[in-house]
Amino acid sequence: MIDVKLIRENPDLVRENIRRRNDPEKLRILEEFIEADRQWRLMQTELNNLRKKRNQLSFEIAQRKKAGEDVTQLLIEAEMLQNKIKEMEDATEEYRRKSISILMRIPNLLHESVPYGRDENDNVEIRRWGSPPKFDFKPKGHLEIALDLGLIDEERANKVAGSGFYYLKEELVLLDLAIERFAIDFLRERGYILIEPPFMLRRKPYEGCVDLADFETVMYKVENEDTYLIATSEHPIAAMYMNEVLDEKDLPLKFVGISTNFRREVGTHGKYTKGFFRMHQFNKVEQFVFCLPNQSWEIHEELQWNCEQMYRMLGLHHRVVNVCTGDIGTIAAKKYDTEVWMVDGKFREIGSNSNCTDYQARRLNIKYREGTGKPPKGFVHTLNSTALATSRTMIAILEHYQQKDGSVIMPEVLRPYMNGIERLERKK
RNA sequence: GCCGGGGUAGCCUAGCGGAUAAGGCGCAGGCCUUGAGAGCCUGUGACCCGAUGAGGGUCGCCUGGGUUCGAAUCCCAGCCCCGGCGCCA
Repeated sequence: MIDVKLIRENPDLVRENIRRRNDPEKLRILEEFIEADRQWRLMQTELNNLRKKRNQLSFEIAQRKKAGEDVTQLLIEAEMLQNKIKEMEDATEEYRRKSISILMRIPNLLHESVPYGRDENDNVEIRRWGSPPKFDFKPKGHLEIALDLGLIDEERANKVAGSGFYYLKEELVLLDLAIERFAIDFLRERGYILIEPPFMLRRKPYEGCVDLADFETVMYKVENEDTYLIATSEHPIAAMYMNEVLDEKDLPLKFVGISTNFRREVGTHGKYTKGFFRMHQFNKVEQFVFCLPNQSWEIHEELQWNCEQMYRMLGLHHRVVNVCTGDIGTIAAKKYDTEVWMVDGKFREIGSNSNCTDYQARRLNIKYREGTGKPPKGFVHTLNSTALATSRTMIAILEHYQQKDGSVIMPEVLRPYMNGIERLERKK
């Protein structure tokens, strides 16, 4: 969430920033909040005054009782006052809840370098690497390739788990693991701390991590328990330091997280859903950073450069876009999407990299201090970025490296992680 | 899952129905000192009103309910931590 004080003290600045998102609904939410907040503060002041009276009265009752005086009249008065306070408390609490729930829906402030635009078509390409692979045959899509190689079983997965699931087999499983190991080693060499988080989270920490609308469309809830399957390791890693104050000397804290991710993918009709592109379950290596406010923009570029280097090492034709104001999500101040070339000639998102500034940290209440024993100075900044999502990376590898005979050559950097396998071939 | 013990400010600890949560450590400021240290003094959670002032007020003792004129303190439910028993890959 964004800083309430900023809205109170400088509403025009916030208004102007949100206007750039091309979303009148968000502006309306802001105005709604300003009014609810004004109302709440009035009620809060009145409530405080009533409570003050109660405290005075209580003190008086205690004094008179001690002195052995009759307090009947005062008790009647106190009861009436108490009823009034109860009413006022309920009303104030209702307003507080209301204004917080509105506040949570106000998006993060956008960085000035975010390009203005309406939707994904207005995202601005800032880099492109490589060139489309050339084939002297009609290239196949990844799903067909994997089926022909006998390395997946789609039908049986659908039978037992529904659509959006696959049994991966043999070398394809090794490839999945190899991609993870490659990314892990790459990032550990650069000082990132490897972490495997819990794959489930309670609702409270989860609310700190995501846009509330996501709960319905992406999260799987565990029945009869207050837990949700994680949609990405970003979430448990972000929540790890909930309600804590980090020491400045420990920052930046850089993590490489691995997890399986679970997504319901409700309402994705019309989106590209072929094969491994949009599954209910997939593995991903993630970069996550907690840092000081003045470090986050530099680190945002570092995270981006990390994944671009990996795609180069894998030899995958890709481009990077600066996601425009109309397409960026609620919590990011700036976002890069990396898009990889796919066999139908289109670039599709393979990973994204967001600087959430203090938006996520404020919700999760993660602060920093300047030294031991010193009071909290402010909220940390958080960044999350895909390192490699194995499913989409496998799509790209299968499609880039397919051969006329149906086999697929493995990128050299992955071979050490695959027992030296150089090529995926159909077995007899 | 069952039986004990516990959860108080950045940390450690007291209070266990009568306002303002005691003390220590750490941290910040001041006095003293050529400087540092020691010693002494003051401050050290969130929120609201107020002018980003002076000042005033409310809340805060794991979370949520309840009892009471009044709850850190009593009652109920839940979460977490530490022991012991059971079950288990």
